[in-house]
Amino acid sequence: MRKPAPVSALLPAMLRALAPGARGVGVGAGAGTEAAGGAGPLYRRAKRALLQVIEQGACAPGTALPSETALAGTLGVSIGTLRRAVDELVADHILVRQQGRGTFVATHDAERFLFQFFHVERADGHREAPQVELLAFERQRLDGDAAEALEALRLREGEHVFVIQNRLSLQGRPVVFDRIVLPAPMFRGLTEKKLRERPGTIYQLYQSEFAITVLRAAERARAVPADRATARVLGVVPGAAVMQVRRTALTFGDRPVEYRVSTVNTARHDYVRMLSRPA
Amino acid sequence: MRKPAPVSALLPAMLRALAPGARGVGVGAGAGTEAAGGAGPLYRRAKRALLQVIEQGACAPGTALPSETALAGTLGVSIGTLRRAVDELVADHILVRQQGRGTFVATHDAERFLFQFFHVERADGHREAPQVELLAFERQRLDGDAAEALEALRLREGEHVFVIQNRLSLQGRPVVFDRIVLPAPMFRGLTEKKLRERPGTIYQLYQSEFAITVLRAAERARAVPADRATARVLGVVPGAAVMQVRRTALTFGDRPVEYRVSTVNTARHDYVRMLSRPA
DNA sequence: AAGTGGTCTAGACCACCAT
DNA sequence: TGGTGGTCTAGACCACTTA
Repeated sequence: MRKPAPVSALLPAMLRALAPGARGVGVGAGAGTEAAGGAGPLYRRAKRALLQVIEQGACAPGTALPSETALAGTLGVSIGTLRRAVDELVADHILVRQQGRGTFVATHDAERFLFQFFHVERADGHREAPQVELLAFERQRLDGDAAEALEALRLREGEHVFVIQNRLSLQGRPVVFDRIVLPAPMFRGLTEKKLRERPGTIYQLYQSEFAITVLRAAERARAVPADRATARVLGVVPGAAVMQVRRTALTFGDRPVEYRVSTVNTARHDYVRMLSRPA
Repeated sequence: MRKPAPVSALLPAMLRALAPGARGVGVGAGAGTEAAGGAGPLYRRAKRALLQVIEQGACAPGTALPSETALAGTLGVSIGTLRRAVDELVADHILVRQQGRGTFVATHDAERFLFQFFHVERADGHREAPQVELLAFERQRLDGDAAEALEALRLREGEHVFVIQNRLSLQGRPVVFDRIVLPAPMFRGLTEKKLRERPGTIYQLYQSEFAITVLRAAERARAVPADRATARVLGVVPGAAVMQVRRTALTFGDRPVEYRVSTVNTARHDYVRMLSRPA
């Protein structure tokens, strides 16, 4: 299903440099309590080392990591400890394990997009990938009006952003109107053409073109009457009750990378979330 | 912070009865592949054994479990394996570990209620425990009109349910109108008096009075115009855009225990969720 | 058959909490 | 001081994938 993918040759060297304490530090009688080298338990330091390598793009999404035995050796920790570090990265959706094949840096396939983040379902539970239509794309300066975007992206007034407007349809009916704000410096070289021609989801585009991985998001939702512009895009009467979801997407270190306002026509569809994890 | 809490004396015996395979079965050369006794890895069988004991109420919420060493001995597995089983139960919010004190069956404190499930925040991010007002309480038969509740609770038409209506206010302003449907047989003995006099959240009441633990919930949200009744309760004009959240709460084995329709006035407040877990 | 992740064990030591 | 959970190790074997 998935290409084996090559292993970066410099990765071991980078890891060795990040190794938690030049061998045998934090093990048994660690220096004092925890004021010594890094901080916290060994498996967490190992996790941080791996994270840094991944963040810095030393291994692109989809790439296979070295085997657990090799990683443990390079980092100077036991297999059990290394596995615990990887366990957490898997729980964070940053790595993916496949028995017999290896451990891979997670990618933004359509599945993940639909399930990890918000999704819109038909009232009867039917789920489907939306058809996307680019309505507008421009580069502009953030003005005071967009106070929300400004704060969410931690930008100052006047900084350059890309603004994208999309319409998402399910079974030919418009359901979601997305207005997306991206900090221009992080997405240098983004063009309308690239947006139109992207093969997968927009988060895959962020990842493949700009090495930006969206890890998590915070959302605030409210019900509002549709304004004229929204009503036109969604094909509802002005003033109709629609759902407005404001999302800030975050990458490594909780740095904000995208601010998005989604307006959803919930006449035939629901906005769905499962709380807490399944058994 | 928390009382030590006694340990049920019969617990070890119950566990021994559930022990995954009468000692030394699934270890090295297990009988065949997995068609033998239980199913799946040993730590999962250990987890199931613990779960059954907890479900059956052998140890009430807040109770301390026997020590990990003792549990491992009783179940006939190594400490590492036992710990892995407990790890998962902790991740599921069913157990809580406290270093130096012990492992406890989780309770529904106010914290958990506010954070694990939905929450409503003021637009500026301020969070606060709501003031609850009981508007109605009755026992009735489910009729065909309530098709949603019927399906969610997997009941047949004509079965008895309790219907509760609550109004939640923040800083004196009504914000949420809850209509709650409970299967009467599961909540035998529920009275208006108990509802009014409960000290904590309603989920704490379920737990303390009826031994029902809500583990997770599925939600579907939409924007709707407020009907007259809702408008009156929330103090908005009829037809105003409000958010309607339909939630099914589940307990062990994904058995539905509550169906709830929350209508939220999102004029001053947002409905908030963090997606994916924090770093 | 060789390599990878997945499970299980057994034991040592640490950090924390109660007494 | 003694008990609890938390971390770490080292090695054995299993299940799966690929060639």
